[in-house]
Amino acid sequence: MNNRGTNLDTVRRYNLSRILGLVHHSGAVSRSTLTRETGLNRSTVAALVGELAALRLVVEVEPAGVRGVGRPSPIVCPHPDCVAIAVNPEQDAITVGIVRMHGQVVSQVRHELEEPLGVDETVRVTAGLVADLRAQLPASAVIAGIGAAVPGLVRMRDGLVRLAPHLAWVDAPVAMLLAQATGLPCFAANDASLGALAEHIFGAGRDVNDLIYLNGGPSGIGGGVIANGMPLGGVGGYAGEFGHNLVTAPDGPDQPSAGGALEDEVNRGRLLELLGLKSADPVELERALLHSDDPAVRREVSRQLGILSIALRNAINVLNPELVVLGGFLGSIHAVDEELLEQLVAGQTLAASYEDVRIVRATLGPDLLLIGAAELAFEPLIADPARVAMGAGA
Amino acid sequence: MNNRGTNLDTVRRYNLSRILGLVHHSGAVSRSTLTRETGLNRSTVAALVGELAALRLVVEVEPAGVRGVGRPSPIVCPHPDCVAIAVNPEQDAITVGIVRMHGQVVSQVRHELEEPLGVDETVRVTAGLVADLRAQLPASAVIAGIGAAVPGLVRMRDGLVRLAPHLAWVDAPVAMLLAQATGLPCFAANDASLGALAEHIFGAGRDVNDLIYLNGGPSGIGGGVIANGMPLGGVGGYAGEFGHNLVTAPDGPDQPSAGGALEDEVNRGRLLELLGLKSADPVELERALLHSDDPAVRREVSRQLGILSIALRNAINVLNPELVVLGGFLGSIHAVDEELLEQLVAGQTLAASYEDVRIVRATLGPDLLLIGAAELAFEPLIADPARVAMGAGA
DNA sequence: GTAATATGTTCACACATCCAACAAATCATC
DNA sequence: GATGATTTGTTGGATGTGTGAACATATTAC
Repeated sequence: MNNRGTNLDTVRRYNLSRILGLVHHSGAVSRSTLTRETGLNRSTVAALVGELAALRLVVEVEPAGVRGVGRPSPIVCPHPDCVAIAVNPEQDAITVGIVRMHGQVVSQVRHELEEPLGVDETVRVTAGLVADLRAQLPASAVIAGIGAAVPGLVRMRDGLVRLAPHLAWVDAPVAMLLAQATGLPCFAANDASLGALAEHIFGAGRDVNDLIYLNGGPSGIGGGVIANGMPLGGVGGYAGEFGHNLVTAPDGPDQPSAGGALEDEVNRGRLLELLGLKSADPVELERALLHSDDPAVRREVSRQLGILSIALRNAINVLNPELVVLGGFLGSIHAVDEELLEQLVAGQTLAASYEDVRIVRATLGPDLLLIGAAELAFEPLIADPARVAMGAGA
Repeated sequence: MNNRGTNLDTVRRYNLSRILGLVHHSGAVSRSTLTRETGLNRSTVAALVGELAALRLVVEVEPAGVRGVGRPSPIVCPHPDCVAIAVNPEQDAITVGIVRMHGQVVSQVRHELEEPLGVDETVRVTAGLVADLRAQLPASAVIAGIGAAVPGLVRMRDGLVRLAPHLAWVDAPVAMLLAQATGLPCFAANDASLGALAEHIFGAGRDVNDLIYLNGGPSGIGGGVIANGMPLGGVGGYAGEFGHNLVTAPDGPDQPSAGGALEDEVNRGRLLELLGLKSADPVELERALLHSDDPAVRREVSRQLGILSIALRNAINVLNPELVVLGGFLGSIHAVDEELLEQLVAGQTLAASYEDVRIVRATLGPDLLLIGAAELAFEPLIADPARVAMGAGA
């Protein structure tokens, strides 16, 4: 039944979870800090940390730097052999990585593709890559599981990909197939939702409980929402599809109104075209944008920021976030003219909602999706360390 | 410190909370059902219910109806003397009510106004009404506190009304002033957000963890969101302001695109005008709408449903709710042509998001806001029955 | 009536956290 | 460089929670 936090056993599990969660979040915490943060007794923390160490989830190391009077407290770190495997199938490549707790990507392989693969082929290739990576791990390693960041609508409950247009997948049970192929617990979710989660835990949105993440990728605009400190998935887990929202700039002197989906109006292709670029490299695009003095380019950037501000207006009114995190080329066009977007948003949102919100760009860089995907696998482990680690070990 | 669910004391408090929460939600539960639902032991439930009864929060009554073999289990009900006071200041009246747990409005007074009052006057009048109502209560009554549903942007943290245009309030500390005037703990929130909460707990959204509530009132469109089974407030608590979203119908043969805020386009005034009505009575409006065969009225209803469908499209894409609840005149125009809205939304949202969502009208009727406001006061009591009830009693 | 069933009641028990006392390791001071 | 102050680790007993088995009780089924 649903006995959560009811009996003594559950208390212990919950406390284990809290401590492992703090270690995961901080990367390295002294036992005395854990005592302070959890409010638990010194002796209790010692026992719990001992149990986590016995499960090979954390290690205690001698305090290195000197930090004040009193007996030095041992530093608790994620166990280097406790990892998750992150998978990111894309149009042009499959990336698989090994990720430690605290979002540390230890190693990764990128398997380039001529053309997007079907689900079965993708699973076959991925399973091979996973096997290669597992061979590098010590036999005693604890593998929390596999998390997949998929560019499409993913039913989080069971990791069924309902629709991934750029992979041409429909109702593809990736999580189930991956689990069969590897024997590991598998989870899948939308890539942008996982980006939001990663930025929330380790990136620009640390300690922010209400944020919107918007990512501009080659194939469109994806997004994710963190509300009340938790990922907002919705019933199916499809939440965060900002790209398909209908937005229209209000009529202006030189900007006639035109309605369309956000990702049709705010679009990387239009920028590349005006810049005369063929490459899809995000770094190159940003450099070109920042250095261009072509008025047509500036005008297009302003137009796109204008449309984006409408989408943000609506999202901010509804969600009242503390932070908007922009990733991909949205971060780039924001960087071209930071003040413009601020002003546009300020002019449209309710004063009370606006005064709390900051707009920043994503900070996690290229590892973002692997970190987010790994989070999927770590989440159940952290929620109940003792139960999961028992079944997981290698 | 943040010791939540860590030690033994917290376990008991949490279990008390769960049981009181179930009683609040169900209205009347047998002890054996509580045992099943909580997963706790019979003896534990007996002890916990006994403690709640001693705090005068619940009463145990003899099982009336016969329900099967075995020894009958006592029925646990909310204590009739445990109440919250709900306040709803509006443009034309101040309503104050006494509400029991399980959303039972016991009594209410409506104080009509010539013109909207300022904050201080409102608090003075309200305090008087509260005093009158308290006089009707037995001396032993437990008053959880006062909850206020305010038509405006309310900072939930401290119950500061940032902006209530129709009351002409700016930065009005209602909760604080009411607390001073009555000596009771006071809370305030946006009216539509509380409507969403009430519909979630007791109305159309029972057992639905992800829903959107949209209310069409005389002064505009308000809304609220429940996500992950919790009210989505955002940082400040201003979330749910769907009314100010910019929406545009896509260009169509007979419907040229026009951008505007949702509440300007979908508007009760336009309907009243076409119907030739002056009254603002919701029941009368609905009857007129349903019986009118004026093509201009039908056209306007269709137009408003079209615009509403855009707003819903965007909201559904972002929030992937299980349910959309329509209150006020939005429920009325929906009732005129249920299929149209369904079709429009179906045509615009992603298939995966659409298949989970149902659109229904609100079910709680006129008591909605009082029930929602009372919830504000009950919430802390239910979260920690022992602590709050000790300090609250009269 | 008697058996079966489900639940209330009682009390010994298990066990997670707390607490107090002591030990250990660092810093500050003379 | 020794001493005291401070902080934290360690240990073993105290506290109080939920559990579970045995018994009592009230209803239904036959």
